[in-house]
Amino acid sequence: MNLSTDQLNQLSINIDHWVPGHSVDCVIFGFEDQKMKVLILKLKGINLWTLPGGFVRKNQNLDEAAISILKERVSFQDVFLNQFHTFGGLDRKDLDSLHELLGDQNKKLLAWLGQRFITTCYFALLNIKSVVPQPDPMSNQCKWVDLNNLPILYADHKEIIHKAFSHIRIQLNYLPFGLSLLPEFFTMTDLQSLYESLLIKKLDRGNFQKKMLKLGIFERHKKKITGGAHRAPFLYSFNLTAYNKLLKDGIGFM
Amino acid sequence: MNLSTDQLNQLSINIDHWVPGHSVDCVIFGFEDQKMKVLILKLKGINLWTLPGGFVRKNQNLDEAAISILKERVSFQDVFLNQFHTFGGLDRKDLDSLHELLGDQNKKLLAWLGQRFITTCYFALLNIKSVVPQPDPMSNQCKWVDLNNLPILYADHKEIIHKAFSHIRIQLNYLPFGLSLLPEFFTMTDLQSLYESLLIKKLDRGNFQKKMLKLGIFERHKKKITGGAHRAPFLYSFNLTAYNKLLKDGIGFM
DNA sequence: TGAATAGTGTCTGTAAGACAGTATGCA
DNA sequence: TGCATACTGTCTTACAGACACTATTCA
Repeated sequence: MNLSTDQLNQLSINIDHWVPGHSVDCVIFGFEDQKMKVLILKLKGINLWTLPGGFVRKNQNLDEAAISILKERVSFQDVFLNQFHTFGGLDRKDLDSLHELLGDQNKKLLAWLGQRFITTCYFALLNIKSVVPQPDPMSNQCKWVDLNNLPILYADHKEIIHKAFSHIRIQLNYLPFGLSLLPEFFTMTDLQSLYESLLIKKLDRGNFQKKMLKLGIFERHKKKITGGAHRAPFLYSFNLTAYNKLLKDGIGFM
Repeated sequence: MNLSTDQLNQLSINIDHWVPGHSVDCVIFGFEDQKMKVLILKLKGINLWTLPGGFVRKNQNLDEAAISILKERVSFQDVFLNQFHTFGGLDRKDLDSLHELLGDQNKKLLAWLGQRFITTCYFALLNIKSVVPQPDPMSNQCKWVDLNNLPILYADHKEIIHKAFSHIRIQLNYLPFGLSLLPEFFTMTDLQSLYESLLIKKLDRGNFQKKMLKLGIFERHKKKITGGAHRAPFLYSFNLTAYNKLLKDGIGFM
């Protein structure tokens, strides 16, 4: 048993306030070092990672449950959040890990957490630099990992992440991912890297810049002070009004 | 009470095999008379319509539950089926209608059906001509209605239908809706009407035909024998191999 | 023959993609 | 000065959209 007695008691009290059999998981995406990242938690004392997740209070709807999770892990600020899929397979649990985590004493809790769970999943897009992730009571680490280099994850959580990413790719033209994933000021090269990560292909630098600027959704600022031995790029930010207006009908990209 | 005693008894037995608090609803789309249609059921003795839906057996995953519903209502054949959203609001029930439908005698059944339900929704695309819809035990009619002319629907079912339609529109380029919604042989005008219904805008006839044919996913057959006082159009069918290959990366339409 | 719809072609403006040339910051 | 990256422009090809012309079918 890897949780403290206090933590176990707290959980036992809470389960009476939760809807049984239904959970919510969040795939929180960020963008750093030119790569897409996902936020995951490491279960206490077990070499197994999970998605940030939680349960649904009896007086709470699903969106509110997802928002709670975001609040607790990254103190929810400027986060784009969307439901994308509900997983309801019969095999989506790992009783051995639950035993290791909770011990064998608390039968009620074990039974509750070990029941069949249907989980509704959300994806979130946020700027890594603006948050400090916090582990939950069952975990002792909470960190960003490269989407293409995931560790071993609990039950079907890896599948959930991949499904989330494919949803993002299909909805690309309707999502404010530039705004959500990049810092306020960014270079065209930053934006191009982001597009390349999502589209999984290289784009022509010149044509990318031309096309983007023609959209009329950017504001150009002073040049970046670089440390690199090369010309300093301009910094840009989004013109929110123009951006949102364009997104409504979908931005036709690439 | 509008259900027979037999039907009530049958329901009471079944609820022990179902996952409590979770249902599955299907928005089944068809295309007829140049319009998008949705299949709905009329509750017995109440002037209220519902989506085809059902519950999840304890030994069944969500996809299987959706397939069961399709099997029972339209004997599932060549149906394209996709999960699109899970609705979990606190206000998604209508106790008055349940009382009217079930009577006040069977407390256990009333309590079960009146509990908070989270419902996972699927949309289906099928060719209206190839199915004969069947009502379920709680309904006495099952018919296609115009998407833009819906009657009064149970709880949030109207919202569910609109959400389904907006999902289809966003995923347009990745869905085999031409194949699923049209009969095997169709004219370019049929296909154009379908696109216009989904895009909610008129398209130029000449340009549409040019673009479609260039995709190389059609096979042209003999001319249609029309009754109309005009030139007879060609009939087309999809070349499945080419169509599926194109769909994988998304068909860039309009 | 005329009305209605089908099939195909033409023209123009714009966008995409390949790629070249110039600019700038720093070692 | 040379290197690395940024910025901008040119050229070609392809496609979208507007629209016109011809072809059928049947009343």
